[in-house]
Amino acid sequence: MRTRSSRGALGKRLSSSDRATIHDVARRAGVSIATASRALSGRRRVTPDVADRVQRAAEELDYRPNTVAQALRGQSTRIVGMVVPGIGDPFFTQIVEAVEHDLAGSGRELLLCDSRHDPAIEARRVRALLERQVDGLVITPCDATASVPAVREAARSVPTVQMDRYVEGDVTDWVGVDDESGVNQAVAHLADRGARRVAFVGGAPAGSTARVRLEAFERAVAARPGVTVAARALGDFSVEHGRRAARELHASGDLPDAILCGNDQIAVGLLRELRAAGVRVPADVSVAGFDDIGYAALTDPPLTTVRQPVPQLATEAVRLLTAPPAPARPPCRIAVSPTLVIRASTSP
Amino acid sequence: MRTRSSRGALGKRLSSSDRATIHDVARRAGVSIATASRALSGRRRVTPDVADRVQRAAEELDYRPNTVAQALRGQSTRIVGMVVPGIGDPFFTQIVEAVEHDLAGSGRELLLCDSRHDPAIEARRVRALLERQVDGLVITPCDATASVPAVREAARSVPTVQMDRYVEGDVTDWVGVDDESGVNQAVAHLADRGARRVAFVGGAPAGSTARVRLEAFERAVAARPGVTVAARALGDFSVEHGRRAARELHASGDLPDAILCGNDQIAVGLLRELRAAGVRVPADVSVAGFDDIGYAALTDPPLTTVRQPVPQLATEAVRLLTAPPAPARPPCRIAVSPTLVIRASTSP
DNA sequence: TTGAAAGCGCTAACAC
DNA sequence: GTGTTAGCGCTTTCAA
Repeated sequence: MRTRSSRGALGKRLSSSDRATIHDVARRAGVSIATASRALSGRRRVTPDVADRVQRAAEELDYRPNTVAQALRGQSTRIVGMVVPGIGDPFFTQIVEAVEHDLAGSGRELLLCDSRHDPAIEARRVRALLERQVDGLVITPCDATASVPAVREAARSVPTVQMDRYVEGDVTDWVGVDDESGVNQAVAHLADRGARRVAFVGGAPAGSTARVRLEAFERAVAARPGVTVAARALGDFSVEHGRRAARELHASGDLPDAILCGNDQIAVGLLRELRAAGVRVPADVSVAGFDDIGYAALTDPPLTTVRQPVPQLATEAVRLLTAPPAPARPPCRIAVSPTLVIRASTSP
Repeated sequence: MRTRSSRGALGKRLSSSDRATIHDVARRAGVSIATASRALSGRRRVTPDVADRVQRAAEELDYRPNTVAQALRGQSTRIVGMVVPGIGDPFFTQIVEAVEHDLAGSGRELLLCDSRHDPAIEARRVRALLERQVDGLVITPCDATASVPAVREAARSVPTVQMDRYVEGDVTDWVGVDDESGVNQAVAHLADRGARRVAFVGGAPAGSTARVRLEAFERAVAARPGVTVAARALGDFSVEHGRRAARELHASGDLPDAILCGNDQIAVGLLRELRAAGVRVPADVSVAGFDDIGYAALTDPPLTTVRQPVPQLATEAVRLLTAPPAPARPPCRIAVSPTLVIRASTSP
């Protein structure tokens, strides 16, 4: 009468959540729990007759393995943790969706955390995930420097891959797009359409993508004779920042020929505000974004943008998480090439 | 030499993920593991001096409790499972974000699953969550009838709350908005603005919200003399469905005065396509949505819509999950009143 | 092939 | 107030 279930067998079942354990299955099948375990897992040969009996007993009792116990015993939870700066950002949403899908395909689950763009919260969430013995961690560190300790700590105890953004130093594997290439394609496109004075509205360079895209922008413009930087507006990767930048640009009375945005959220806000101000896109000014979130095709005019191959990024990340932990293998960086999607916001 | 950590103490530490256990802390502090546990948890009085020593030992060893072991022992994982039809849908994204936030506030984590609008996948995900001994489950069942078994199974073994959609029968608690009220407000508003012929573009009534909103629409129109149903287009809650409906409506050459959409995604697609076809909103036709997702304020024209108080819904859901399991308390239904947000898509 | 038993890391009786 | 000990449910030696 040791287990909760045998209490149930006495007719004193306290609640329906009193589930059958492997003990119950073994008893019912008339074998030891070891044999029951072997039969159920199929990882070891068992007499066919015995296997059948165990199988049937399990079904009759509606047996469900307790994965918590399996995890404690087997040192693997089959849970992967994920920390993103903001679940609500459509780009991160896409990534979360893709990672969850890939994990589900291999019987793993996703423990999702939102750091709310705050390194302190992020550090706490990472710690909580580690205490939960996650098998791996996917993180988009919100700050290139302030997030270093959290990422380091994660990497010390569990396979960790940074996605999209990364922290300073070669701390862990990283998967993302080649921002330089993406920005280059966008600037080349804008220049080809005749833009001479190009503005950049992006994120403040606390996160790596914000910085890298800005720098790539500067280089891309500098590399093109006749093209100059009309303005830079740095804030966060939000719709609101886009709106603000649009108002300022418009108020300055000196619109550039084209505006490249650090991400689509910014571009969406910018487009909205430009329209409200009566500025015509692309006639008066061309606008391009970065990410290709779902809504990019729905703005008016539809947004030209640099598409991130999200499913591929997710697959690479999950693959790295599972990769054989080659002893002291140096961190790798996988930069997938993005493609420019040309829509009406940059062409008549 | 029983624990992995004592292996480490022998200098044979195999990997840095060889974490200190409570045994190590106890040994270092010179107390028993029970005392260490008590000191660390603070749930029982301990001599101040001893408490200090344990605390220090824990810090020095960088001790982290193993929550898997705590869960196995304590019958609580502090993990809540969540299953939604589609992570990518902005409305569900908002809900996930809000639930995650509320859970984090009470030291719990969110195990997120996407059923991809498929009852079979949904059932598998629910089962996986139950095997993981989640403390509770929040689910938006994709189908009012096909999802019944999965929801029932969940409810049998763990506190479960349905959010937004629900299945037939009083199976579990439910939290959502009062769809009837929301649709009524929208129809009243459209009628007030002079609409006589009103169309409905919504979801096929497999999910509960789709059905309820459609029925509420029929009733609301019927209750208003002079107002009639111009058309019904039922599909899924997607942008694409909205686009398709707009094309059909336009091709029919007989536009209604106003269109109420089953959700904002549909409305966004509809607005896009109407604009492409040269139909003016709201001059030629008014359009209203449901949910008030972030982009509703960013469409052109901005979308009038029924706002769901997402943070409140999430808070209620989390509260119900934690509510004392009054024995055989009948399931409750919490229907929060939504508010109509009037924007330019229905008024000049 | 099968069973007995150890033990994953932790908490809570139960003694002292 | 502190230590000893019995498990939580499972998998995997190690013997038989």
